[in-house]
Amino acid sequence: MVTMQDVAERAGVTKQTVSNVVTGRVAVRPATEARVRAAIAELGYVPNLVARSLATGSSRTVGLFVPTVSAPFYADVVEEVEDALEERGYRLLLCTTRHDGERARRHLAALASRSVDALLIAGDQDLTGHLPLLADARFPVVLCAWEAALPDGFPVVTVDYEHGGHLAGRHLRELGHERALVLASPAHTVRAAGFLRAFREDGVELPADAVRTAAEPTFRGGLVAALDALRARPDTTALFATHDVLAVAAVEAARALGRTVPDDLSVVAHDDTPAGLLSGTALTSVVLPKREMARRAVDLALGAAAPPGTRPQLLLPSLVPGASTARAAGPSGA
Amino acid sequence: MVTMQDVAERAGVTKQTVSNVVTGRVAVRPATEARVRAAIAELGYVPNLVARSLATGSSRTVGLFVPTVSAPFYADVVEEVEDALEERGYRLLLCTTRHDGERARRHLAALASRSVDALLIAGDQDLTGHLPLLADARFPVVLCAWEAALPDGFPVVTVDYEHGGHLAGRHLRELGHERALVLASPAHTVRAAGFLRAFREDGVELPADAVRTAAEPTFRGGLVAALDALRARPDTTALFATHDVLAVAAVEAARALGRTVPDDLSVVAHDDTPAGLLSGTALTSVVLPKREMARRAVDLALGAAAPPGTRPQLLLPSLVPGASTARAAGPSGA
DNA sequence: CTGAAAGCGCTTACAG
DNA sequence: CTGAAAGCGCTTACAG
Repeated sequence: MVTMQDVAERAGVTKQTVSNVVTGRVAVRPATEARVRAAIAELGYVPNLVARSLATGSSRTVGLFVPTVSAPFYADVVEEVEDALEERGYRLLLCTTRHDGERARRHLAALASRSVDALLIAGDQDLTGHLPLLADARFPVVLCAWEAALPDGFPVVTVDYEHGGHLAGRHLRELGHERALVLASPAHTVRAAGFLRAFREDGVELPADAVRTAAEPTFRGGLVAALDALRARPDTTALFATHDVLAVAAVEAARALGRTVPDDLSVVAHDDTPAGLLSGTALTSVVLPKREMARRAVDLALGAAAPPGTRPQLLLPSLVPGASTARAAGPSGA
Repeated sequence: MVTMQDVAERAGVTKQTVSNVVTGRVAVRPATEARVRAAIAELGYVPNLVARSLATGSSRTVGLFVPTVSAPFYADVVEEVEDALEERGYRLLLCTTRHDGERARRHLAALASRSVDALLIAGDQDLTGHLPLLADARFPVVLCAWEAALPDGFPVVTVDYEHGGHLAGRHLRELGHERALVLASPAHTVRAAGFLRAFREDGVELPADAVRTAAEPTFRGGLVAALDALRARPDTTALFATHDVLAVAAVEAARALGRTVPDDLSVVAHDDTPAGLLSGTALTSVVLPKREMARRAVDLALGAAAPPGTRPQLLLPSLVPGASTARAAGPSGA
């Protein structure tokens, strides 16, 4: 492997001068610089980042924890984070936790050796118990896409999930719906609460069992829960699915019961990534600002942003209308 | 930050001895080891991997290129590779190319600095043109999930895609199907060829236009192509989709045309990851040994496996029967 | 089994 | 603007 020393000898200077040319930190006389650059090209020199890391203390690498990469939401988050990092000249060390706290802990230990300049953690399910371990990490830790209780002591940039649910509820209220269901994942209580609030603010108090929790956040789990719910309350005209997969399941359930979306049932999805990909109808959906979230989290982690403070950054989701919602048919009770 | 030197002073030994304890490379007297371990615990020492990398020349990190992480197939590949790496104590540096050769080239340059012990490249679309750049990489490069022409000079562990197509064809032939279509992605010519061969071997020559290429490998692209194909050849009784999303689209197209799967149309998918996730019916599918592929690729890359040789390793896919295929109705032409 | 020395390839002040 | 020196934190032979 050709080193800085080799280049220096070739160019008739000190390796120090080569360093100055490569880093651009100190100005070098044009003639010297030209000689150095020529030598670099001739020798095919490429700097050793490991050596640089040891000297500077920065590896230009950032770790990212996500529960999985198989869920469309997290797949998008990973790519957004990667983009944000690349723009800043950083590389991405990916760790999936697979909803396994122990696995997360192991990953953490592996990163503890300062081989990373910062750590981003997306999704709250698995790490919450291990957060104290992060307190004495030797690099900044930033949390994002955090729906559960926001922990103290860490910078957080996440989405106002309550607001997202509220948007879904308001949309359906504006279309005149009164009998609505929420098809929820166990972890999505905040979104569901926002939805209920929209109805309540409007004078419509949905019954406690309007929120149906799928046993598991899969298509099958959603299908079972949706069939169940729609059979138990056949007069339901609208449904809010807190998760993309659940929304697809809800549409399928309606279909299986002979109902048409949106004519007989309006469906609002939450961050409906695969809808455009895997379903015929574009779903009306709450959309999360994933790119913005990734960018802010990266800026925060790399110290390019304003000092953390303790206040979490809450980004606002928006509602994107699709073909899965329509005005409620006829007056209530008809 | 506490260093090996700090531990050494605390334990009353040389940092050399601490190193011996930490790496376990050289035996240390039990009493000494105990003192060292105690000092490590008291000080909370954790070795600096960057320094170790510089000294040893190994960063215990492997790069992985995939086109995207949003496609279920590659999401699975990423997680399988991550698992294989973790078992061997390596970390994963993820680079998505997004079907962009230029982006791939930039990533490559960023890794050229020996900060990685090996590079795995999954998926062939984007890198093919830049493969020569890899020839003088200073780390082993292993290709996997490579369907296009296998390049010389690189170890490859991939799947016998032709065999996968053949399995799909044989399955449908055994069910008595004679009029079949292939719904293909542009890049999936090998799978399609295997399918045609199965019919041909059986004396059934499918017409040239039996292979319909979707304009884009998305749900919408598949839907358009499938509707088109099924309208043009209404007597079709079976369909092989070379891509998971296309299979879901084909089912949807059949439905839209008033046909039932599998009664009026048998559908075989290829590596149907999201079927269980996002569709009601479990699709009959060619399944790829992703885990095995990941493991072999990692072993090869890390030199834990037999020397590369030039012969590509071809793993065999299998056919997993689901609910989307059935015996062809009546005699041919009925 | 333990210690003194050199080295991995770079950067960072600090003189000239 | 350029060069000599020290140091980043570890490992690797090599003596004792």
